[in-house]
Amino acid sequence: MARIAGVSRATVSYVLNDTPRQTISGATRARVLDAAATLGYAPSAAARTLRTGRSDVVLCLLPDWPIGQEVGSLLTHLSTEFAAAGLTFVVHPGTPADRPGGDLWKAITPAAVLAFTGFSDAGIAALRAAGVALVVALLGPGPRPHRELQATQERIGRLQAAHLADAGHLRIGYAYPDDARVRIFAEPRLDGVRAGCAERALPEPEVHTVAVDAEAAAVAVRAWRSAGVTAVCAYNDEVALAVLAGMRDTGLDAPAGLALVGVDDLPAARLAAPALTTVTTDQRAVAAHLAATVVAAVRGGERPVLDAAAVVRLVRRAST
Amino acid sequence: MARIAGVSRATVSYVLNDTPRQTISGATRARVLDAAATLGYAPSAAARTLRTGRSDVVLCLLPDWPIGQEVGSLLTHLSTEFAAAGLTFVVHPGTPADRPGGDLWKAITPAAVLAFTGFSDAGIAALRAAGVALVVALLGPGPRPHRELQATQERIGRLQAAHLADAGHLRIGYAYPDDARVRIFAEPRLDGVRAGCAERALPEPEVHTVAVDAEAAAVAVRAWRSAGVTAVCAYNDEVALAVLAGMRDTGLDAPAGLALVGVDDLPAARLAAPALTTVTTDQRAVAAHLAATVVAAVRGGERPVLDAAAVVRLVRRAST
DNA sequence: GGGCGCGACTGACACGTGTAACTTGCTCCC
DNA sequence: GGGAGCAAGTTACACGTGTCAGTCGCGCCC
Repeated sequence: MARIAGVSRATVSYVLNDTPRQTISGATRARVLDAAATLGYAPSAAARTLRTGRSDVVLCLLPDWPIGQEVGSLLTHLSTEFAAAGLTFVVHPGTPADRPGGDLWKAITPAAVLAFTGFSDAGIAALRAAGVALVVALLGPGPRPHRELQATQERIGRLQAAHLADAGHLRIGYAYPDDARVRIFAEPRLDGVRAGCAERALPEPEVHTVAVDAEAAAVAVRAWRSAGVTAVCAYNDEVALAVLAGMRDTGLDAPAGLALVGVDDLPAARLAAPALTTVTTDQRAVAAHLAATVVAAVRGGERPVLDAAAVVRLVRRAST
Repeated sequence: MARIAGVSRATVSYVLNDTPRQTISGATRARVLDAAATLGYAPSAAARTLRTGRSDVVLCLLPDWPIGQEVGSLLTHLSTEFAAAGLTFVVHPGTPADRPGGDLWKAITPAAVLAFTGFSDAGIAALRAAGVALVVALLGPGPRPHRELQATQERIGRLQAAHLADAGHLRIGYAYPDDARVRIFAEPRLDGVRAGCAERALPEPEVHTVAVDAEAAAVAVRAWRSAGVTAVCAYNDEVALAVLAGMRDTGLDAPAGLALVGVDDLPAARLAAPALTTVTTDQRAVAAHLAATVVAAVRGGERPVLDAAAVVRLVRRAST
């Protein structure tokens, strides 16, 4: 490559990296770029990583709970955003048990790690020490600066509660998910509902755990009804569909029997009878924010602030 | 590391890699392993990749269509399987447009690449040349050896058709998806339905494209009814739910109006009214097969054969 | 007793890159 | 005329690993 461009290897490196404080004549630069193009040359990431001690890979650790299409969409957008910034976005699914010594991070030496949860402060420090520029745990308890999505999830709950309060409901229920693995999502959402109720001087929401199952949901429905609840916020659309099925089994109809609002805007939400009111998140905007945060940390720069209210939106349908 | 174990660097390498044809005394081996453990030493993947020209990363390229939880589950299982084999499984979502020069492969130098589709034979050859041991395009036209999931998808369609034929239906419809991006899944499934019909000497299935939308589905439902169709295979559960919504709008009920069978066994399928009969795939078994295929190619060995019939299963519910 | 094989280990090189330090013309100013 | 300064490159080293070729004792056999 350096040979056929007729320059030294160092010059090639300077040209390809636009190294500052290095002066390269236009002619030489063109020759190098030409040669690279005709040879289809791409620098070896391995060598570069070895030399600099840091790769341009952004690693996203997926938790072990079932990922739906919202997360899928978020990942796709993240990939696009990072590609635009010259970073390689890569996802590692699977349980923590699969990576015994935590050697994955040492092995990949990523520039940044995004995880939904699961980092102790010690774990974060260890990653830092291993050369990772930024570690972001999106959710979970702990100091705010690194929990980028916590406020967004709370906002979702607030929006659900506010919508039902606006419709005149005075006693609100919450359908909490059965699966313990999604608690990190459920807790902030429920906190948001609580905050929304408090804001309107409504009593605390009546929380029941609802498995994705018609009979289990029917039990909760009867409990809500006898407690005077007239509207329910569901953890997500799946749980909402279960509540809907439970109401059907109980001979009730939405919104007359119970008003119902979900989260995620699944395709199935639109097709339900009645069509499900739901809260949707602008995954593209969230992805752009996360990417900007990472890029700022890796390249240096101001970290952006996410306007949680701007990325969540209510989709009104027949169930409320 | 080598210093504190009191041996040469080469010896460390031999111990840690269990290099064949190298004899290491038990005492030395123990000293090295001890030192590695107390130091928390993990070899640098970058250096290793640079030296060997091949990393232990298995890269999975996701297409740009929305990934549901079946794919999510497949990825999780793949991750576990590969971890057990000492390989690192990593997923790259996003459109091909995001990786302009195809430099991702050159940059990562993965041991193997799994993709759902999108490789021309020339592209595969290029990857081979770049040092990738195995390239698997899971679906799509082309020579069989590398289309590992094609037969499984066909089997799904066969199973749908066989189930409806067994129930006595003589005229079968097919609800084809609206989204052009999922055609690689839809085509083999439809081929399977065709084969299943032919096997039972039934006429060709009556194919209609159905958007995930109640009104669009209602049009298709009326068309099927007037053509004498009594049962419909849907591309997946989402399309099936749309058909169900279309039937509701038309005043029909399943299975009396039309029997209906979907694919994927979404949580929503169980909650629909009536509950949806569907075909589900054992993603764990598929993942194990794919992992075994890759491991065989990377380490050398016999490539396993997937019994397509064993991994798909019918879930009978009220809609048929 | 000398050569040979063998177990156990070490020395040295190569992989492809980033970058600090150095060289070489050339211009410009006192 | 000569040194300072700068543009335009080059040389050389380091990153951490895998592995080939050697080295060094030591027992064994003819």
